[in-house]
Amino acid sequence: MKATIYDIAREAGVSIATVSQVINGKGKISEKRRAEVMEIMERLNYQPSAIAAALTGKQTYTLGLLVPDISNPYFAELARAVEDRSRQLGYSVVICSTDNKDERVERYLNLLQQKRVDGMMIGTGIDNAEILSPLLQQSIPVALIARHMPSLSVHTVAIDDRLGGALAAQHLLEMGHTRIAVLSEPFKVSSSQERIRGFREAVEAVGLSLEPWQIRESAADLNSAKKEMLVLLDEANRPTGIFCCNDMQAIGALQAAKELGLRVPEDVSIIGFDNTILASVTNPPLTTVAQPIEDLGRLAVDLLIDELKDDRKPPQKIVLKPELVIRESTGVASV
Amino acid sequence: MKATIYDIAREAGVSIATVSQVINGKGKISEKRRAEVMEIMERLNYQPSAIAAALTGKQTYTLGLLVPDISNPYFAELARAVEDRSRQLGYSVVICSTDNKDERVERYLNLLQQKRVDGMMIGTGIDNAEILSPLLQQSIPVALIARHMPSLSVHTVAIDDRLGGALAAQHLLEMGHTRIAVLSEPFKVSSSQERIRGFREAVEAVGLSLEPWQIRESAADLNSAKKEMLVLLDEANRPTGIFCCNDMQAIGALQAAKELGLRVPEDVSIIGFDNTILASVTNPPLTTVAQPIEDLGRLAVDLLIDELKDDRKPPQKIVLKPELVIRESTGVASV
DNA sequence: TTGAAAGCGCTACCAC
DNA sequence: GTGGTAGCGCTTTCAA
Repeated sequence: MKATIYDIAREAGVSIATVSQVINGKGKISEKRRAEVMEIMERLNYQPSAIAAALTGKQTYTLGLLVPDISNPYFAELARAVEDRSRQLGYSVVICSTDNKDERVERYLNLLQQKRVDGMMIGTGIDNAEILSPLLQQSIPVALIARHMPSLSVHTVAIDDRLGGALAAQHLLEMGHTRIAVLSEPFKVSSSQERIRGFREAVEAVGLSLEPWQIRESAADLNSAKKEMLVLLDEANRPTGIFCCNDMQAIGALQAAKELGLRVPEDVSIIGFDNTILASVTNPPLTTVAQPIEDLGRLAVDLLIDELKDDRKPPQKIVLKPELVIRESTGVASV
Repeated sequence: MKATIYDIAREAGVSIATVSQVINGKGKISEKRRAEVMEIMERLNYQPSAIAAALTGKQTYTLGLLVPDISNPYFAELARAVEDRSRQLGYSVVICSTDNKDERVERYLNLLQQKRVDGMMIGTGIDNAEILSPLLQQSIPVALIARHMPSLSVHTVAIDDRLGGALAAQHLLEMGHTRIAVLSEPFKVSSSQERIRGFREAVEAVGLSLEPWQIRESAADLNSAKKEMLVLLDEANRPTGIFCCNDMQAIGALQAAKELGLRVPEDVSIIGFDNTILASVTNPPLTTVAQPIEDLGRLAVDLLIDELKDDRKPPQKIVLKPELVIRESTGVASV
């Protein structure tokens, strides 16, 4: 059986209170006793039960992270940032892939509550904001990452998606593109909405317009994007400049173009979003709008932990700036 | 404050024992009572404390997953497979990125023990096998993923790395390459050792040899690989066929070749390992040895859970077969 | 069918 | 300095 605090106490001939003190470095224990007890814990390979400690009022030192899909490089990179910061601060993180399904989000949320995590970070889309309110009522710290839920009063760390969309548009416009289109993530994703809004504003600012057919909705994955892209590029009057709402979709676009015998960027320019590792390894390397992923993750953790130690701070909204990274998937408009 | 089982009991006018029964669907409770209690739990948004339940002997329904770096697509894909299977079986998973540092592994191992996870999956290299033995003594279920620790008696699900190396070599040889080289992960990584062994055997089988200079050690990341590769390709008598121990390294190799003005595969053929998402988006798409990542993750979870319910099963060793996936980064030897 | 009560391993408060 | 002890929220006999 696993050693308990009682085993240590008995072996050391002291009370469990004393053992508890040395574990937590609290109270006044003579150096001699402390050393003795430590030695015994070492020898018995004693691992104090965080479970029991948590029941007594301590934190669980565990955080939850909800993302659509941890195997997507963007979220994997985000998870790494979150994990790193959490580790530095003494927390572990439970990963939850939701596939953007509310039902899954809800189940995970309940699960994490039952496990009494100290806080949750949400980097996944949620259709019905209502499913978050139980958390807030229970005043469980929540931080949204790269998502917005204006109706809710929660911590948020996000990027300026609108600016990101504008950067993409300006770049395409500068390269002389006038027949442009957008490959969007599902419209319910607020960040995509904003990106498109910024994109549209920049486009309209130069007197062009963005008709409904120029905005195609697609799932966030490569294959869905490729499929939609094949349709988009098959138009008689096909666009020469395409803005994709994430890098994975941009790759789908790249592949679709290739499949149709179109050259990138000579025949069609493609610009992505996120600047994940993927963007630097594609053929050609992807021009993309870079998110400060590491900052996003780190700040989300910080917001959570801050709230944990210093209750009643009003929810913070942090907005970071995206940056355009020009590589080789965009070029001067050909026609 | 959060509702407890007492709150529910009081509200329903029953004992906590009864509430416990309905939560767990155990014992005999009249349909009427059960419905009443359920209704109240619902209304109070009661979330039973898994912490408290675990203290009473139940499992924590949490597993630990140690990998070198969750932001590496290979491990991200593995994590997804692990998470999916875990969810299906009612478990959550805590992600731990170790950067292949023993010190970090050890700290995480202790941490996970303190949190009383039900089992751990280890997909990270460990220099000193000894740091695992405390776990085994405490008979905590452990499963190694794509790693071997022959000295330890633990569950293992891995691929036949030797065969993988051989497949790579045979492919290069068939394309007529004779000046070949290997870009290895740190030699301490057992899977790389095996891959190289298989590679060497296949090479020697046709009367060629593999000298020390033809095997370059590098960290597993892109930039380290690129740096080593620049050296390797700068030799007067540079190799025309290169086997990299993972896709990320192969991409580093690709970039190095590009930087030196070498064409792939005309001037140099490059073959990777893993078949992550990266392999399909590079320029050119990567020929690589594919691992059945999803099976690896799923089976690791299954082994753990099996042991959990049916103690004393002897440690299983599952070995899956890799497969060569030919894309466009390899071609006929030019010289 | 339901309830009383004994823990699970630990923390924290209060005596000594 | 150190120890006794009352919980924390739940599960699980054992009685009723």
